[in-house]
Amino acid sequence: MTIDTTGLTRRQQEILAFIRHALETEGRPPTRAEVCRAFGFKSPNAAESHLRALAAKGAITLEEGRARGIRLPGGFPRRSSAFRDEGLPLIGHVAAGNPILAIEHIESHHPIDPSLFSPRADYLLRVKGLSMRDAGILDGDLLAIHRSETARNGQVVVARVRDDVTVKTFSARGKLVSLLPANPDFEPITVDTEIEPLAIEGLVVGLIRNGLPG
Amino acid sequence: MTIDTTGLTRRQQEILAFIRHALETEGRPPTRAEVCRAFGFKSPNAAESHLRALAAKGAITLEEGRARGIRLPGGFPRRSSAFRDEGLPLIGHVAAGNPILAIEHIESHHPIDPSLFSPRADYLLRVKGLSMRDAGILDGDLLAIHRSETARNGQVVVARVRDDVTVKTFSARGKLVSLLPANPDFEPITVDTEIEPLAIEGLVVGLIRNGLPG
DNA sequence: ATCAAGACTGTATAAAATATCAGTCAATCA
DNA sequence: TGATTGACTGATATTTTATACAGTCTTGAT
Repeated sequence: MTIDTTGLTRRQQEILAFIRHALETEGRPPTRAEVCRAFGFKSPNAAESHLRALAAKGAITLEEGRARGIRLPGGFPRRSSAFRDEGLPLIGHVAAGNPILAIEHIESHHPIDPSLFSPRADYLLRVKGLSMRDAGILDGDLLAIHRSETARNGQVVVARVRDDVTVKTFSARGKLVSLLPANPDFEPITVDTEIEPLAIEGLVVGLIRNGLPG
Repeated sequence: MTIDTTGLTRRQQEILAFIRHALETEGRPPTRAEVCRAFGFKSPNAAESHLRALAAKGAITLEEGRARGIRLPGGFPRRSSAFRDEGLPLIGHVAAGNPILAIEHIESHHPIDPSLFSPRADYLLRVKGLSMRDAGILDGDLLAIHRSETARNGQVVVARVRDDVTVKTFSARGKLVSLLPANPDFEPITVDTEIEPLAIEGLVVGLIRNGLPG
């Protein structure tokens, strides 16, 4: 059982992956015929209808009447010689109870040198929400995370509590742990570790933001 | 025999630049017709012969009989040669009047893929001060900058004004340009471009922070 | 002065690619 | 149980694209 973050069917995900692959290896989107060859379809309409479905779901954009008129809305994958096959995994949605680095959570890889951060980053997490706004952590930012099961007061941590994964400032007083937001609009989460489990997944060791407003 | 990239004519360089531009902005190579439209050619053969010339000189590869069958041998367009394979230069203190990318300003190189950002980053600047705090830009952050001499309202820019280089939100009303901080403790800088010069050095296209507090 | 290369116009056409119509088959959903 | 959706086959019309052929005009080198 795989996690469906996109609303795409399995086949549609395969087609989308093929489009990405074509962009990366050929430097241009595939034609309908090329999709057919790759999947063994005997009719170009098979490819056509898959593309229409993907476009209807917003996964791609189709330009009418143009050869290879397929676009990936979120920008297209680029080849990058020096950093290829290295870099950090970007973790997408994390299902309750699952280990954070499970393969099905890996959304993509980003060409970032793990040793750019100190201590070394192990993976990236995409920030949702503004609960750490005043710490300069905004919605959509990528956080570089160093795996660690322990934290000291004042460190910004990735914590798993009540079947939720959250990023907050860590603050422990005895058995009582508080996860503090950096935004007055949000409430701290307080956990009595004698009663409820609290797991530290890692420490925030850096931040990457791309595409500032404008 | 080696490829002589400098052996391209002015026109051929323009065509090549257009191909790169198309790849970056459209995600695919142009057709002959698109080249014609871009340059105002009235015959598709004008584009065809330019492409042949570029292919003969090794600047591109042509795939026979395929729509948009233009490839750049070095893969996807990358930055110009100066900093290739060395990551992005981090610009330190910028002396008044000196071009920002002068070699003496380069503090170090960071192993970051320029295409991580969109548009591509050309260099990094270290943030001093908190004047953009509410935009999530904190003291010590590295900003990824895309070189540009123009900006639109609302974009965060690197601007040179009154012998100072500063990062602010750009806002123009006619000849009057305001550089707005994102922090109520700081005052906007307003410049009448008829009287005082104002130069845009680049656009902020990303941010890197390492070593969060803790 | 002639020659070659570069930068085009203009016309034509085959091949590539898009787009549409008409179906089949299986699984899921109301 | 009928309707809808997804995943296709098969055929074909139409548009886009590549590419060939025949020229003009200019510039710089021999």
